[in-house]
Amino acid sequence: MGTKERKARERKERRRHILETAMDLFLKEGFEKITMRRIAEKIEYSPATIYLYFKNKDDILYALHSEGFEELYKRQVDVLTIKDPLKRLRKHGEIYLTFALDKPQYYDLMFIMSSPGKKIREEKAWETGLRSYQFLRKNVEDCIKAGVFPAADVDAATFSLWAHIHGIASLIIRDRCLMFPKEHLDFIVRGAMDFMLGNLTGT
Amino acid sequence: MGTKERKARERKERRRHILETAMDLFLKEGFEKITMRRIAEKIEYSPATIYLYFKNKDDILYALHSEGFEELYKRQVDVLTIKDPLKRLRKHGEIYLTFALDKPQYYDLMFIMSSPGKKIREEKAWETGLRSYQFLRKNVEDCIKAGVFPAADVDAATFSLWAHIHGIASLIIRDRCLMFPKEHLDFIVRGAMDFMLGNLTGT
Amino acid sequence: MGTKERKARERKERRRHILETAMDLFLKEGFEKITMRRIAEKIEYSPATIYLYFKNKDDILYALHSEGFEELYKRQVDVLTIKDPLKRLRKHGEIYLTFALDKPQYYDLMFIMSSPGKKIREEKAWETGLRSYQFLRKNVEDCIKAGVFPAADVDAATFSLWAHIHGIASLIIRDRCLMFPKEHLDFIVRGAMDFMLGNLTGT
Amino acid sequence: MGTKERKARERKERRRHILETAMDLFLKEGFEKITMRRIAEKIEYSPATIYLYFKNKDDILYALHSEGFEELYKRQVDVLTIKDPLKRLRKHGEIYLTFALDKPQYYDLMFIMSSPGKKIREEKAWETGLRSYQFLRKNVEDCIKAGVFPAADVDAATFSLWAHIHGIASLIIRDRCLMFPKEHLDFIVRGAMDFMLGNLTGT
DNA sequence: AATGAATGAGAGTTCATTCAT
DNA sequence: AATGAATGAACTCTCATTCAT
Repeated sequence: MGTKERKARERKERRRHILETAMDLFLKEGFEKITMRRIAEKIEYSPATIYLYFKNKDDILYALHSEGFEELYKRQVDVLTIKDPLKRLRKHGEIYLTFALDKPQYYDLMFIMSSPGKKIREEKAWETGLRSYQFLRKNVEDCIKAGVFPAADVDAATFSLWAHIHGIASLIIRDRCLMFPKEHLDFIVRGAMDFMLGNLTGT
Repeated sequence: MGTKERKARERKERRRHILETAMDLFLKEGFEKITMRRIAEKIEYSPATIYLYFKNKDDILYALHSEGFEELYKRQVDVLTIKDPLKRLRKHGEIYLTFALDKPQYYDLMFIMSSPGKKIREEKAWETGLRSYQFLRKNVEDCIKAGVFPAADVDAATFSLWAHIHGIASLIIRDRCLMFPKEHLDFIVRGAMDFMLGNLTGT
Repeated sequence: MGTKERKARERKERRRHILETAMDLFLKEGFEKITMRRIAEKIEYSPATIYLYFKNKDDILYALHSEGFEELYKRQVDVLTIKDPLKRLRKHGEIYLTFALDKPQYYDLMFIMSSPGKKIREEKAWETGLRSYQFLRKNVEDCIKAGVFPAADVDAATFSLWAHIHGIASLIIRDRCLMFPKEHLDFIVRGAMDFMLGNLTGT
Repeated sequence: MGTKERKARERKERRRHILETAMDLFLKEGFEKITMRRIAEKIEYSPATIYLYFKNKDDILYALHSEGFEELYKRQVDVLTIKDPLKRLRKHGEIYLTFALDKPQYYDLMFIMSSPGKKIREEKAWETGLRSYQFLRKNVEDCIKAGVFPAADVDAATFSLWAHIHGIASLIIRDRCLMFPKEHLDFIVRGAMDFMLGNLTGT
């Protein structure tokens, strides 16, 4: 009769609602402000209710964490439409940075925050992360094979490129670029990306 | 009569003592272990006493923050013995990374942590930071002048180099490189630094 | 039509099922692990369902309490096969102690625990208990009549014997004998029982 | 000037106050009602304040526990004025039972309650208990040496006597004697003690 | 007959901070 | 100059229970 389905759907919606509220809190007030009480208040539930949808706080964090990696990977994959490996790599970087600046809370949780919660630390937390890494690595490999980079250890190169963009993203997200006026920052960031790839290709 | 001076001096000494204790705690046990009570215990004062020397916790954090930048700058300056700008830049990178991995808590506080305490956020917090940035920028400028870099916007280049190393440091400090075995990581990091700079020399 | 009867029977069966699950939990994990939620989980019902069969938690505890007395009495009755009153009394003691150490949770609930739940406190809770007491009392009476004990008030004697064994059982169950190594304890317990009866009979 | 001493004394008084409040709560409302919050309320302090006097809840329990044993031992020692070992033993029993019924909460904590709090479980918790046990054991030994008991293992005899009185005390304290009217109970208890010891003298 | 959803009350504990002395 | 005493506000989490469906 569909009432089962409806209930299940509603349940999922509430779960989402909690998750979104948590993320919102996180975004607006910072990590240490995500508390079960606060989430409950915002959502106008009692704290106990949240435990009907998540085992504990860790669980919420873990869910957000996973969502982030899912979203990032989904965006990464789009890059495959580009055949030329170097252009693909450039696009790759843009997509990564866009994600980071678009969803800074997610990015923070995924790549900056001192892994909050055991679950993220212990479980297959980076299986998802690795998938993204491998995907980038493959792109770098293609570049090397195509001879657009000087021969280099694939992992070193991949790490270097990742670190570069991560550096940019995390300096911005964690407010270490406030000395640059907004528009100048955009220019600098773009320039930095060109600088990196330009050097590599010798252009 | 000098008693005024003596008193002032003693006061400073006690302030230092508190700060050093806080730092020690910070370095040995991490950021979230710095609590007023804990500092007080270690120093064998009462918690209330600390407030005679520091307005609040923020104030202590801010002092630590400044110390960090002092230390970093002191290390950076050593680089000046090297005349060749590119070699100097390379050394610069090494020194920066060494500092970061040597004193990860400081580095964390200075460059990663969500600026803890209003004071750091609001005040002339980055004047000290800027000094370090300018120092690096000068080095980059020298390189460009010497023609070892392709012409590039100085700020973009500086930022790029900084971001690259910061990316490496922060990924390591915040445990996002656990998938690489320790020795492999060392190799990769070195590789990444060569990857970035190596190409600049055309070698 | 019998459907009424069938329904009633099914209801009883479900009640039993709940009770058995609660008992199981109780026996395997101890008193404080009996929570409505946990019972519900094990039985694969919802917590709310349990309230269709039991008014509240008290009610369940009370039922367990009664079961315990049922079981104890059943064991006591076995003693009747022994004709000699003193030997019967000795056996009685053994049976009681065996029950206590065999099913410590039951024993605890029945004789040690601060009567959990009003119902046990208020209702005819000890009617069942009294039956066991009377049964022992009868045995003691037979001993006195047979002259194997010095004449004594029957109730005082019964209470004395009961208290003696209860003391042994409860000291063990509540971990007040940990200073004796396991084997030594066995020896001491046996010795204590002999000491009691030996004194009485002057042997 | 004595202000130090005054402060120290006041501190001790407050500690005592907390302890007494806890015990009172325990006495009047049962063990599970001793909560930090409730103690705080009753004493008109904030919960946090209690932590200035006790490390945690365990600590309070442990303090009460120790006090109980101190008090019991103090009472036991009084028995030494009696030279005749059997009479001394009899007195010993009376003193023990009086303590138990006089301070049922303490007795409960010491000998009945499922050892609450790790500290009691782990630490030298029964060193104090053992002292009392040894003291009784010595009395029993004297009796055996004096030939007033049939030869028996000292530990078995000691345990038997202890268990007997503990049985009486704990059945009363935990409300398992409600079926006897108050006065009758007194009579029975006295009778039970005579029953146990009376026979030893052969009278 | 069964349950999904929700909750109020409460647990122990820790923190930065204040203030009278 | 120093501190003993105190606290309000948080924190995460669990429980027995109710009620509309």
